[in-house]
Amino acid sequence: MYVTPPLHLSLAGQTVDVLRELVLTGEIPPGERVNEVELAHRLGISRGPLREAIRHLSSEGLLVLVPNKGAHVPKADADEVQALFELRSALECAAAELAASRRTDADVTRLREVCELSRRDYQAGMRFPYRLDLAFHQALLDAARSPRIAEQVRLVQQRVVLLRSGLKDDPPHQHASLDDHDALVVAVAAGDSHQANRIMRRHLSRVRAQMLTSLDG
Amino acid sequence: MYVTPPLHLSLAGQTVDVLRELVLTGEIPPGERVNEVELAHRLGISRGPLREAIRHLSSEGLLVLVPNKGAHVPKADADEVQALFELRSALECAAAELAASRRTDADVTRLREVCELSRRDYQAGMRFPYRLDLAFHQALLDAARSPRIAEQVRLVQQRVVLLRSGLKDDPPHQHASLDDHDALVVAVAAGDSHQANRIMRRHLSRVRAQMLTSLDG
DNA sequence: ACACTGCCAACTGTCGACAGTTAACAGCCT
DNA sequence: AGGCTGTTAACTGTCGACAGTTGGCAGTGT
Repeated sequence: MYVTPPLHLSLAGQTVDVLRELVLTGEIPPGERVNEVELAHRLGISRGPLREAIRHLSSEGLLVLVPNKGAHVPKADADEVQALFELRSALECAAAELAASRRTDADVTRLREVCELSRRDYQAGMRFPYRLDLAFHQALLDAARSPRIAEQVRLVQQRVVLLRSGLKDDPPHQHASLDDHDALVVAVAAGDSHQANRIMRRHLSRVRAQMLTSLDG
Repeated sequence: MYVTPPLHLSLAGQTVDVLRELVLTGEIPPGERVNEVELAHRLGISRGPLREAIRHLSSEGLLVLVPNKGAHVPKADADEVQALFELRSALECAAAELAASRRTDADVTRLREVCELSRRDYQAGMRFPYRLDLAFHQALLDAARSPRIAEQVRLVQQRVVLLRSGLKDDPPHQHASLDDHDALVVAVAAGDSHQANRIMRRHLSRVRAQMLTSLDG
């Protein structure tokens, strides 16, 4: 008899999730400082677990610690976008390559499925295809079967979501992204790792450029 | 008038460094559990800062946290070596590529310098060229000018050092590595990013293979 | 002899309180 | 008035103590 063991039994663990959501949803906006006593009181916990959660999120890059001055949410910045996308490109291009050489039929089926859903949502005029975009990259990571790379990609994507939180969408850009995804599936299905790498690089370069322009505006 | 500000004023910050050294030098060997009260007492601090340090190192992958059972140093494992080197390769190949396209004359000079020192030490029969191996990869990272990638590479290299701590050296492998480094410098100096990427990939593949064989023995 | 049950010690998780630091304000001197 | 200085309030950093959980051991019953 199995009872699903709670993923986080500890208060600190739960607080990490709660605080992460507060940051990613913009409830604590970029630039804002985090007051430990106030937030701990608001969450109904003591400062200990909250501090651990804050430290954890700062190691994920969602918060910045300043000695004796606490934590704050980092602000978007062109240099940061550039540096972050260099990292993301390094990781996801490698993942695309591995996915092409390790994918199973089930992986390809899953990728096609996500692509189709994305396109349907896009044509139906959906405003937030982010979920499906993340789902696509997630499916690709699953196919790559490289746990440490997957772990890092998740962290980077989180930071991209944070940077993106203040920015607006760009429909033509979304259209191009859908095409990129389709092309990636073709390359992965064919087992062409070199091509998968190249397409991912182009895709991320496009996404980065779009982010940089909407950052200026 | 400037007084050098201490890099870590906080106890927790200092403890991170102390504990990291305890782990990397093998003073706390792989598999061993960390007792919070005992270690806190031994370091002359309370459990609070120590816990923060433990959490920090676990986010770097040097410790593993188990709920209600504390932290322990992870053990080497073939699957882990494989996964870690897939990550390392993704990062360092990208770094090599960026270095080739961004290097300055000063970068090339520095790389040649490190290579020469390494070869001299090797021919003199030095037993631990690790420092210089790390110095080479560091010099390459400097040339790449990608802060987020550099950050991640440092973390990965740390974990490699940990895995390596129980393993023995292999002189012929070291010789091959020196050749790889030289070849990398040539590619970087020529600005041939594609070639730099390929050589780094081959280099890391060789290092990985060597680690896997000395892991079996 | 074996399995089950209930205790017990050791440890981690959490809390509230104290100490130290920082930044802003008021007051004083020039 | 302007700038320096002492004071103070708000916050983070640290500590010791309590609560909850886990794993092992002894004891009991079959």
